[in-house]
Amino acid sequence: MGRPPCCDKIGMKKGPWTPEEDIILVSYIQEHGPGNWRAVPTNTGLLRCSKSCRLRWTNYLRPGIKRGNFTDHEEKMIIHLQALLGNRWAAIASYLPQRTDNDIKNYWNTHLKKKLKKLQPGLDEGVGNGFPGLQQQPSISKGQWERRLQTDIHTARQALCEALSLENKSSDLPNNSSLKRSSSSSPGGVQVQSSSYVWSTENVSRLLQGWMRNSPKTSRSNSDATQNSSNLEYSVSSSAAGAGNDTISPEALESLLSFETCSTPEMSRSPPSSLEDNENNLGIFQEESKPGAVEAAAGAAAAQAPLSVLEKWLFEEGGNQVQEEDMLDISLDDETAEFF
DNA sequence: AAGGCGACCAACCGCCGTCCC
DNA sequence: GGGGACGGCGGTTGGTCGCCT
Repeated sequence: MGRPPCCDKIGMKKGPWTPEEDIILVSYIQEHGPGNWRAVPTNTGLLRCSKSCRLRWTNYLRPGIKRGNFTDHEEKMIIHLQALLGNRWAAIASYLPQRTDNDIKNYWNTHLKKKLKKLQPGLDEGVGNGFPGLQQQPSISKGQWERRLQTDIHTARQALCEALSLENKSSDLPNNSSLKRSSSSSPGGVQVQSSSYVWSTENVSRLLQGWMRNSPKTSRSNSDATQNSSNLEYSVSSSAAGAGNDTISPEALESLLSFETCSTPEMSRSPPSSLEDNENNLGIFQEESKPGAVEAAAGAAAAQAPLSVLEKWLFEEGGNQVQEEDMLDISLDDETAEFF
Protein backbone atom coordinates (compact mmCIF):
# COMPACT_ATOMS: atom_id res chain seq x y z
CA MET A 1 0.00 0.00 0.00
CA GLY A 2 1.39 3.31 -0.96
CA ARG A 3 4.15 1.58 -2.76
CA PRO A 4 5.68 3.72 -5.46
CA PRO A 5 4.90 2.62 -8.97
CA CYS A 6 7.37 0.14 -10.28
CA CYS A 7 7.79 2.10 -13.46
CA ASP A 8 9.23 5.10 -11.67
CA LYS A 9 12.64 3.61 -11.93
CA ILE A 10 15.03 5.71 -13.86
CA GLY A 11 15.81 4.40 -17.29
CA MET A 12 12.69 2.36 -17.61
CA LYS A 13 11.25 2.55 -21.04
CA LYS A 14 7.63 3.36 -21.64
CA GLY A 15 5.40 3.39 -24.61
CA PRO A 16 4.79 0.88 -27.35
CA TRP A 17 6.77 -2.30 -27.40
CA THR A 18 9.10 -2.93 -30.26
CA PRO A 19 9.22 -6.28 -32.03
CA GLU A 20 12.71 -6.77 -30.68
CA GLU A 21 11.47 -6.39 -27.15
CA ASP A 22 8.63 -8.74 -27.88
CA ILE A 23 10.98 -11.39 -29.09
CA ILE A 24 13.21 -11.01 -26.11
CA LEU A 25 10.26 -11.33 -23.79
CA VAL A 26 8.80 -14.27 -25.62
CA SER A 27 12.13 -16.02 -25.71
CA TYR A 28 12.59 -15.53 -22.03
CA ILE A 29 9.15 -16.79 -21.19
CA GLN A 30 9.63 -19.72 -23.46
CA GLU A 31 12.66 -20.60 -21.48
CA HIS A 32 11.51 -19.83 -17.99
CA GLY A 33 7.79 -19.75 -18.22
CA PRO A 34 5.57 -16.91 -17.21
CA GLY A 35 5.67 -15.72 -13.67
CA ASN A 36 8.31 -14.16 -11.49
CA TRP A 37 7.86 -10.99 -13.46
CA ARG A 38 10.12 -9.15 -11.15
CA ALA A 39 13.03 -11.06 -12.55
CA VAL A 40 12.13 -10.58 -16.17
CA PRO A 41 13.60 -7.12 -16.73
CA THR A 42 16.83 -7.97 -14.98
CA ASN A 43 17.24 -11.32 -16.65
CA THR A 44 16.35 -10.15 -20.10
CA GLY A 45 17.91 -6.74 -20.05
CA LEU A 46 14.63 -5.25 -21.09
CA LEU A 47 14.25 -1.70 -19.96
CA ARG A 48 10.70 -2.38 -18.95
CA CYS A 49 9.18 -2.73 -15.57
CA SER A 50 7.86 -6.07 -14.49
CA LYS A 51 4.31 -4.93 -14.77
CA SER A 52 4.80 -3.82 -18.28
CA CYS A 53 6.29 -7.18 -19.17
CA ARG A 54 3.43 -9.03 -17.61
CA LEU A 55 0.86 -6.89 -19.34
CA ARG A 56 2.54 -7.22 -22.66
CA TRP A 57 2.57 -10.95 -22.26
CA THR A 58 -0.95 -11.40 -21.02
CA ASN A 59 -2.56 -8.93 -23.35
CA TYR A 60 -0.64 -9.43 -26.49
CA LEU A 61 2.01 -12.10 -26.69
CA ARG A 62 0.36 -14.90 -24.80
CA PRO A 63 -0.58 -17.77 -27.05
CA GLY A 64 -4.22 -18.37 -27.57
CA ILE A 65 -5.27 -14.80 -27.79
CA LYS A 66 -7.90 -14.15 -30.33
CA ARG A 67 -7.94 -10.69 -31.67
CA GLY A 68 -10.07 -8.73 -34.00
CA ASN A 69 -13.78 -8.79 -34.39
CA PHE A 70 -15.92 -10.09 -31.64
CA THR A 71 -18.53 -12.57 -32.68
CA ASP A 72 -22.16 -12.12 -31.89
CA HIS A 73 -21.89 -14.84 -29.36
CA GLU A 74 -18.97 -13.23 -27.66
CA GLU A 75 -20.77 -9.95 -27.67
CA LYS A 76 -23.81 -11.48 -26.03
CA MET A 77 -21.66 -13.21 -23.52
CA ILE A 78 -19.97 -10.00 -22.59
CA ILE A 79 -23.20 -8.14 -22.26
CA HIS A 80 -24.76 -10.75 -20.07
CA LEU A 81 -21.71 -11.36 -18.00
CA GLN A 82 -21.25 -7.67 -17.54
CA ALA A 83 -24.78 -7.42 -16.32
CA LEU A 84 -24.07 -10.19 -13.87
CA LEU A 85 -20.60 -9.38 -12.73
CA GLY A 86 -20.23 -5.70 -13.38
CA ASN A 87 -16.97 -4.35 -14.66
CA ARG A 88 -15.00 -7.34 -13.53
CA TRP A 89 -13.27 -7.80 -16.78
CA ALA A 90 -10.91 -10.46 -15.65
CA ALA A 91 -13.81 -12.56 -14.48
CA ILE A 92 -15.66 -11.96 -17.70
CA ALA A 93 -12.57 -12.78 -19.67
CA SER A 94 -12.31 -16.07 -17.89
CA TYR A 95 -15.48 -17.08 -19.66
CA LEU A 96 -14.05 -15.99 -22.98
CA PRO A 97 -10.76 -17.77 -22.86
CA GLN A 98 -9.44 -16.39 -26.08
CA ARG A 99 -10.01 -12.80 -25.13
CA THR A 100 -8.05 -10.72 -22.71
CA ASP A 101 -9.66 -8.63 -20.08
CA ASN A 102 -8.16 -5.58 -21.67
CA ASP A 103 -9.67 -6.50 -24.98
CA ILE A 104 -13.06 -7.05 -23.47
CA LYS A 105 -12.83 -3.87 -21.52
CA ASN A 106 -11.91 -1.94 -24.61
CA TYR A 107 -14.65 -3.56 -26.59
CA TRP A 108 -17.14 -2.78 -23.94
CA ASN A 109 -16.11 0.82 -23.67
CA THR A 110 -15.92 1.44 -27.37
CA HIS A 111 -18.71 -0.68 -28.75
CA LEU A 112 -21.11 -2.24 -26.35
CA LYS A 113 -21.63 0.69 -24.06
CA LYS A 114 -22.80 2.79 -26.94
CA LYS A 115 -24.78 -0.02 -28.39
CA LEU A 116 -26.64 -0.59 -25.18
CA LYS A 117 -27.08 3.09 -24.70
CA LYS A 118 -28.76 3.30 -28.03
CA LEU A 119 -30.95 0.34 -27.35
CA GLN A 120 -31.79 1.25 -23.80
CA PRO A 121 -31.32 4.96 -23.31
CA GLY A 122 -32.73 4.78 -19.83
CA LEU A 123 -30.58 1.96 -18.63
CA ASP A 124 -27.18 3.34 -19.21
CA GLU A 125 -26.85 4.17 -15.57
CA GLY A 126 -27.27 0.62 -14.62
CA VAL A 127 -24.79 -0.59 -17.12
CA GLY A 128 -21.54 -1.15 -15.43
CA ASN A 129 -22.91 -1.49 -12.01
CA GLY A 130 -23.51 -5.13 -11.92
CA PHE A 131 -27.11 -5.86 -11.31
CA PRO A 132 -28.84 -3.05 -13.06
CA GLY A 133 -30.81 -0.89 -10.82
CA LEU A 134 -29.35 -1.96 -7.55
CA GLN A 135 -27.31 1.11 -7.20
CA GLN A 136 -29.78 3.36 -8.78
CA GLN A 137 -32.07 3.21 -5.85
CA PRO A 138 -30.00 2.57 -2.82
CA SER A 139 -32.76 3.58 -0.53
CA ILE A 140 -35.32 1.04 -1.60
CA SER A 141 -36.65 -1.16 1.11
CA LYS A 142 -35.33 -4.60 1.73
CA GLY A 143 -38.48 -6.22 0.52
CA GLN A 144 -38.43 -4.23 -2.63
CA TRP A 145 -34.81 -4.95 -3.06
CA GLU A 146 -35.30 -8.66 -2.65
CA ARG A 147 -38.00 -8.73 -5.25
CA ARG A 148 -35.96 -6.65 -7.57
CA LEU A 149 -32.97 -8.84 -7.08
CA GLN A 150 -35.04 -11.90 -7.70
CA THR A 151 -36.32 -10.40 -10.88
CA ASP A 152 -32.88 -9.35 -11.95
CA ILE A 153 -31.50 -12.76 -11.31
CA HIS A 154 -34.27 -14.39 -13.20
CA THR A 155 -33.93 -12.02 -16.11
CA ALA A 156 -30.19 -12.32 -16.28
CA ARG A 157 -30.32 -16.06 -16.07
CA GLN A 158 -32.86 -16.30 -18.80
CA ALA A 159 -30.91 -13.97 -20.97
CA LEU A 160 -27.70 -15.82 -20.43
CA CYS A 161 -29.21 -19.20 -21.06
CA GLU A 162 -30.74 -17.79 -24.15
CA ALA A 163 -27.46 -16.48 -25.33
CA LEU A 164 -25.73 -19.73 -24.61
CA SER A 165 -28.29 -21.81 -26.33
CA LEU A 166 -27.92 -19.74 -29.45
CA GLU A 167 -24.49 -20.94 -30.21
CA ASN A 168 -23.96 -23.99 -28.18
CA LYS A 169 -22.12 -25.79 -30.86
CA SER A 170 -19.60 -23.20 -31.66
CA SER A 171 -19.45 -21.87 -28.22
CA ASP A 172 -16.13 -21.20 -26.68
CA LEU A 173 -17.80 -20.95 -23.38
CA PRO A 174 -16.74 -23.53 -20.92
CA ASN A 175 -19.27 -26.26 -20.87
CA ASN A 176 -20.95 -27.68 -17.90
CA SER A 177 -18.42 -30.26 -17.11
CA SER A 178 -15.58 -27.87 -17.35
CA LEU A 179 -17.37 -25.43 -15.22
CA LYS A 180 -17.71 -27.94 -12.51
CA ARG A 181 -14.09 -27.22 -11.93
CA SER A 182 -13.41 -30.76 -11.13
CA SER A 183 -9.75 -30.03 -10.67
CA SER A 184 -9.14 -32.61 -13.25
CA SER A 185 -6.02 -31.09 -14.66
CA SER A 186 -3.32 -32.87 -12.88
CA PRO A 187 -0.21 -30.99 -11.93
CA GLY A 188 2.40 -31.48 -14.50
CA GLY A 189 -0.01 -33.35 -16.62
CA VAL A 190 -0.95 -30.42 -18.71
CA GLN A 191 -0.25 -31.03 -22.30
CA VAL A 192 0.45 -28.26 -24.67
CA GLN A 193 -1.24 -29.18 -27.85
CA SER A 194 -0.01 -28.47 -31.26
CA SER A 195 -2.43 -25.66 -31.65
CA SER A 196 -0.46 -23.81 -29.08
CA TYR A 197 2.27 -23.83 -31.62
CA VAL A 198 -0.09 -22.35 -34.06
CA TRP A 199 -1.11 -19.58 -31.81
CA SER A 200 2.36 -18.97 -30.66
CA THR A 201 3.52 -18.80 -34.17
CA GLU A 202 0.80 -16.41 -34.94
CA ASN A 203 1.91 -14.11 -32.24
CA VAL A 204 5.49 -14.13 -33.28
CA SER A 205 4.46 -13.89 -36.87
CA ARG A 206 2.55 -10.82 -35.98
CA LEU A 207 5.43 -9.15 -34.34
CA LEU A 208 7.77 -10.20 -37.07
CA GLN A 209 5.46 -8.77 -39.63
CA GLY A 210 5.59 -5.51 -37.84
CA TRP A 211 9.32 -5.82 -37.62
CA MET A 212 9.75 -6.54 -41.26
CA ARG A 213 7.59 -3.68 -42.26
CA ASN A 214 9.88 -1.52 -40.25
CA SER A 215 7.38 1.21 -40.14
CA PRO A 216 6.13 3.40 -37.34
CA LYS A 217 2.71 1.91 -37.88
CA THR A 218 3.79 -1.30 -36.31
CA SER A 219 1.10 -1.40 -33.76
CA ARG A 220 -1.78 -0.92 -36.08
CA SER A 221 -0.32 -3.12 -38.74
CA ASN A 222 0.17 -5.87 -36.30
CA SER A 223 -3.32 -5.53 -35.16
CA ASP A 224 -4.64 -5.66 -38.65
CA ALA A 225 -2.59 -8.64 -39.54
CA THR A 226 -3.91 -10.40 -36.57
CA GLN A 227 -7.42 -9.46 -37.29
CA ASN A 228 -7.10 -11.01 -40.64
CA SER A 229 -5.53 -14.08 -39.31
CA SER A 230 -7.74 -14.53 -36.36
CA ASN A 231 -10.57 -15.78 -38.45
CA LEU A 232 -8.50 -18.22 -40.34
CA GLU A 233 -6.94 -21.47 -39.53
CA TYR A 234 -3.65 -19.88 -39.01
CA SER A 235 -0.82 -21.80 -40.43
CA VAL A 236 2.87 -21.73 -40.00
CA SER A 237 3.35 -21.20 -43.65
CA SER A 238 1.13 -18.21 -43.71
CA SER A 239 3.02 -16.80 -40.84
CA ALA A 240 6.25 -17.37 -42.60
CA ALA A 241 4.92 -15.81 -45.71
CA GLY A 242 3.91 -12.79 -43.78
CA ALA A 243 7.19 -12.52 -42.03
CA GLY A 244 9.34 -13.00 -45.02
CA ASN A 245 11.58 -15.93 -45.62
CA ASP A 246 14.92 -14.48 -44.92
CA THR A 247 14.58 -14.04 -41.25
CA ILE A 248 13.22 -16.84 -39.19
CA SER A 249 11.95 -20.04 -40.57
CA PRO A 250 8.63 -21.43 -39.51
CA GLU A 251 10.46 -24.17 -37.75
CA ALA A 252 12.51 -21.64 -35.93
CA LEU A 253 9.40 -19.79 -35.02
CA GLU A 254 7.86 -22.90 -33.70
CA SER A 255 10.95 -23.69 -31.84
CA LEU A 256 11.09 -20.23 -30.45
CA LEU A 257 7.57 -20.37 -29.27
CA SER A 258 7.42 -23.96 -28.25
CA PHE A 259 6.28 -24.23 -24.73
CA GLU A 260 6.33 -27.92 -24.53
CA THR A 261 9.41 -27.88 -22.48
CA CYS A 262 8.14 -25.35 -20.06
CA SER A 263 7.73 -26.82 -16.67
CA THR A 264 7.93 -23.99 -14.31
CA PRO A 265 6.14 -24.15 -11.04
CA GLU A 266 3.90 -21.46 -12.31
CA MET A 267 2.83 -23.49 -15.23
CA SER A 268 2.51 -26.76 -13.48
CA ARG A 269 0.59 -25.27 -10.67
CA SER A 270 -2.50 -26.25 -12.46
CA PRO A 271 -5.27 -24.34 -10.86
CA PRO A 272 -8.74 -25.73 -11.07
CA SER A 273 -9.52 -26.01 -14.70
CA SER A 274 -12.61 -24.05 -15.29
CA LEU A 275 -11.53 -23.24 -18.74
CA GLU A 276 -10.76 -26.58 -20.02
CA ASP A 277 -10.09 -25.58 -23.38
CA ASN A 278 -12.47 -26.77 -25.91
CA GLU A 279 -11.36 -25.49 -29.23
CA ASN A 280 -7.76 -24.66 -29.21
CA ASN A 281 -6.44 -26.62 -26.31
CA LEU A 282 -5.02 -23.58 -24.79
CA GLY A 283 -5.77 -24.45 -21.27
CA ILE A 284 -2.31 -24.13 -19.95
CA PHE A 285 -1.94 -20.54 -20.88
CA GLN A 286 -5.37 -19.58 -19.91
CA GLU A 287 -4.83 -21.11 -16.58
CA GLU A 288 -1.52 -19.51 -16.27
CA SER A 289 -2.72 -16.15 -17.23
CA LYS A 290 -5.86 -16.03 -15.28
CA PRO A 291 -5.57 -18.33 -12.38
CA GLY A 292 -8.55 -18.08 -10.18
CA ALA A 293 -10.04 -15.27 -12.13
CA VAL A 294 -13.40 -16.78 -11.87
CA GLU A 295 -12.92 -17.40 -8.25
CA ALA A 296 -11.99 -13.81 -7.90
CA ALA A 297 -15.12 -12.90 -9.69
CA ALA A 298 -17.20 -15.00 -7.46
CA GLY A 299 -15.46 -13.67 -4.47
CA ALA A 300 -15.55 -10.07 -5.36
CA ALA A 301 -18.57 -9.99 -7.53
CA ALA A 302 -21.95 -9.40 -6.38
CA ALA A 303 -22.69 -12.45 -4.43
CA GLN A 304 -19.50 -13.52 -2.79
CA ALA A 305 -21.13 -16.82 -3.41
CA PRO A 306 -19.44 -20.13 -3.82
CA LEU A 307 -18.60 -20.17 -7.44
CA SER A 308 -19.90 -23.60 -8.01
CA VAL A 309 -23.31 -22.39 -7.12
CA LEU A 310 -23.03 -19.44 -9.38
CA GLU A 311 -21.76 -21.48 -12.22
CA LYS A 312 -24.38 -24.09 -11.80
CA TRP A 313 -26.94 -21.44 -11.72
CA LEU A 314 -25.59 -19.78 -14.78
CA PHE A 315 -24.88 -22.70 -16.92
CA GLU A 316 -26.95 -25.65 -15.89
CA GLU A 317 -29.20 -26.59 -18.67
CA GLY A 318 -32.49 -25.00 -17.97
CA GLY A 319 -30.96 -23.39 -15.00
CA ASN A 320 -33.14 -25.35 -12.66
CA GLN A 321 -30.68 -27.33 -10.67
CA VAL A 322 -29.98 -24.58 -8.28
CA GLN A 323 -32.92 -23.23 -6.50
CA GLU A 324 -33.52 -19.59 -6.92
CA GLU A 325 -33.93 -19.46 -3.19
CA ASP A 326 -30.36 -20.59 -2.85
CA MET A 327 -29.17 -17.76 -4.94
CA LEU A 328 -31.31 -15.37 -3.08
CA ASP A 329 -30.06 -16.63 0.21
CA ILE A 330 -26.53 -16.29 -0.88
CA SER A 331 -27.10 -12.88 -2.21
CA LEU A 332 -28.94 -11.64 0.76
CA ASP A 333 -26.70 -13.23 3.30
CA ASP A 334 -23.41 -12.26 1.90
CA GLU A 335 -23.69 -9.67 -0.72
CA THR A 336 -26.26 -7.37 0.60
CA ALA A 337 -25.45 -7.26 4.21
CA GLU A 338 -23.77 -4.00 3.63
CA PHE A 339 -26.89 -2.50 2.24
CA PHE A 340 -28.73 -2.78 5.49
C1' DA B 1 -5.62 18.71 -49.83
C1' DA B 2 -5.87 19.41 -45.16
C1' DG B 3 -7.68 20.01 -40.76
C1' DG B 4 -11.02 18.37 -37.29
C1' DC B 5 -12.92 14.79 -34.94
C1' DG B 6 -14.23 10.41 -33.29
C1' DA B 7 -12.99 5.46 -32.94
C1' DC B 8 -9.95 2.24 -31.57
C1' DC B 9 -6.55 -0.01 -28.78
C1' DA B 10 -2.07 -0.64 -26.48
C1' DA B 11 -0.11 0.78 -22.52
C1' DC B 12 0.13 3.18 -18.15
C1' DC B 13 -1.36 4.29 -13.43
C1' DG B 14 -2.80 3.50 -8.98
C1' DC B 15 -5.10 0.67 -5.80
C1' DC B 16 -5.91 -3.75 -3.60
C1' DG B 17 -5.16 -8.54 -2.05
C1' DT B 18 -1.99 -12.04 -1.06
C1' DC B 19 2.28 -13.94 0.12
C1' DC B 20 6.44 -14.17 2.52
C1' DC B 21 9.98 -12.81 5.65
C1' DG C 1 1.35 -9.62 13.79
C1' DG C 2 3.47 -6.15 10.83
C1' DG C 3 5.30 -4.57 6.83
C1' DG C 4 7.28 -4.89 2.39
C1' DA C 5 7.23 -7.13 -2.21
C1' DC C 6 4.74 -8.70 -5.81
C1' DG C 7 0.98 -9.86 -8.91
C1' DG C 8 -3.54 -8.73 -10.48
C1' DC C 9 -7.20 -5.77 -11.68
C1' DG C 10 -9.96 -1.87 -13.36
C1' DG C 11 -9.91 2.86 -14.86
C1' DT C 12 -7.79 6.00 -17.72
C1' DT C 13 -4.72 8.03 -21.07
C1' DG C 14 -2.38 8.92 -25.26
C1' DG C 15 -1.11 7.75 -29.92
C1' DT C 16 -2.64 6.38 -34.40
C1' DC C 17 -5.84 5.80 -37.96
C1' DG C 18 -9.72 6.68 -40.91
C1' DC C 19 -13.68 9.27 -42.02
C1' DC C 20 -15.90 13.56 -42.80
C1' DT C 21 -16.30 18.27 -44.00
